[in-house]
Amino acid sequence: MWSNHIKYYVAMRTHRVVLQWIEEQLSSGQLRVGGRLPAERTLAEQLGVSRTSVREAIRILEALGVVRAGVGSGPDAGTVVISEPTAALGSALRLHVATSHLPVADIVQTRVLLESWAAARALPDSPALAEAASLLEQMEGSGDPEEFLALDVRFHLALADAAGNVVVSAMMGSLRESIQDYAGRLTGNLPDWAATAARLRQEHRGILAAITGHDGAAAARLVAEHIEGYYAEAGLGGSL
Amino acid sequence: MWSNHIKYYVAMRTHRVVLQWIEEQLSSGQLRVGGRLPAERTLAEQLGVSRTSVREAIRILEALGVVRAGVGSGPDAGTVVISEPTAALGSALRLHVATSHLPVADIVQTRVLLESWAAARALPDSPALAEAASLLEQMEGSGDPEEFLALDVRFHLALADAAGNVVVSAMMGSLRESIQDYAGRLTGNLPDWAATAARLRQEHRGILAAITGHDGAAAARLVAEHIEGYYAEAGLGGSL
DNA sequence: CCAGCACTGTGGTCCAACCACACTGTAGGG
DNA sequence: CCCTACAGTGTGGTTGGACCACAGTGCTGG
Repeated sequence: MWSNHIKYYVAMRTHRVVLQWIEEQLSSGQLRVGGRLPAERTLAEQLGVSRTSVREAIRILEALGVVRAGVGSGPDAGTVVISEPTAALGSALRLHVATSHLPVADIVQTRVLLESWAAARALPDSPALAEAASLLEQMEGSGDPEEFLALDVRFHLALADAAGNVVVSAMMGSLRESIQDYAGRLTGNLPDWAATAARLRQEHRGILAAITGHDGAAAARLVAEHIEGYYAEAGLGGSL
Repeated sequence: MWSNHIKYYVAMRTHRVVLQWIEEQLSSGQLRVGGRLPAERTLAEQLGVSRTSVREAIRILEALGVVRAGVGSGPDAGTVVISEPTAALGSALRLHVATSHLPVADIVQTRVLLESWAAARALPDSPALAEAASLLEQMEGSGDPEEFLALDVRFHLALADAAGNVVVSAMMGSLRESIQDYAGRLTGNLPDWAATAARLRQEHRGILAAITGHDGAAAARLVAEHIEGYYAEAGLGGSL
């Protein structure tokens, strides 16, 4: 056991020490969202490691959406604790898609799963639905595919938020983000963008109506058809 | 637009250059899982950045489960491309749980959602189910809570794998990993571990039987009850 | 024949210095 | 008296160089 104990420390790369310290500060509540980490140089001295190692740890936390580093002085400066799981999960998924080890079809399928659930569980009086309705109006006058898709993303995220499960919302957002480029390229496959956009708008209204009408089952079905229909039309078809 | 163009490059921290280069190599297929990155010093020279920046990028990719760095020589040395999304998502979720921005109740609820779906969709002739059955046998003779829980994790992961959606499997695993410590602490709340373990074993057998008996709906229901029942008994109760 | 050792190339760590940035306080002119 | 301009200070960002531990490779001497 002694050797294990030693090995435990020996095997731990230096930046892990920093990560562990910060995670413990977070768990114990000494460090909260909005709080600031000690300055890199200070932290390095406190933990008895080099600034390089501190920076590597901070880079990791930044990639995981846990902190944000800002130069200069003032309120936006320094390394401050944030909480943006979506960005972290999104870039991780995107990279793994790039390695061809996460099929796009599986991502779409998972998205259907999460969104159907969210639609079925959405609270009809959630403020997120008001935002969704507002986004629908903006989409009415949007002819540019890029702008339309951006609004579409926010609409679907609003629906997910209406279910009140932040984990589902975060995963939904990250799935969407990871295939955003992919979805954008798909618009080129569409024979008639204006017609497709019109159909999507109509389906959006139907989904929202089902939710506000307390018909969760119908909302879930409509969402699933909505997503699968789009990808089928745009060319992912066979692999669904 | 000129200023935007400039700003684009100016605002990009150096390690981002490296990340972008590597991601492009992955997307274009020049770098595949199992392949090796150029040595840090070489890459630094190629991209015209310092080795420090290269290392920061590699640290991020390591945290995201995209690469693994090994010292020394030989096949296990160097920085090699892997694909372990589960580890990445798991640590990200764990950290965000630590910041109290991801409620454990939401994680459990999401886990129920994903596992129910997987149980309903599991292919009865999947090899993963054979492993699940083998794990069940090992759990029969396991009296130690820690060992039991470790096998339990693998059992549930095997069930998820049987559905054939790697994204769902990865998310399942990461959810489980993010609350592993939490679940371990919960065993202390149980009045009678032996009785609980016996019940869990029985429920596991029921779930597996439902899947192999082509009754996906029943399997999904049993899984949901299984998970929710455990957390309810162990003390998360009210928040579910 | 092979045991042992020097060599080589890998990541791991640290240090010292410099830069860009953004706010703060002060000194100077109006 | 105000307010402009500037030096000061503390933050992260980046670099080059140095040294270490590690694990194969290949030579060298017994």
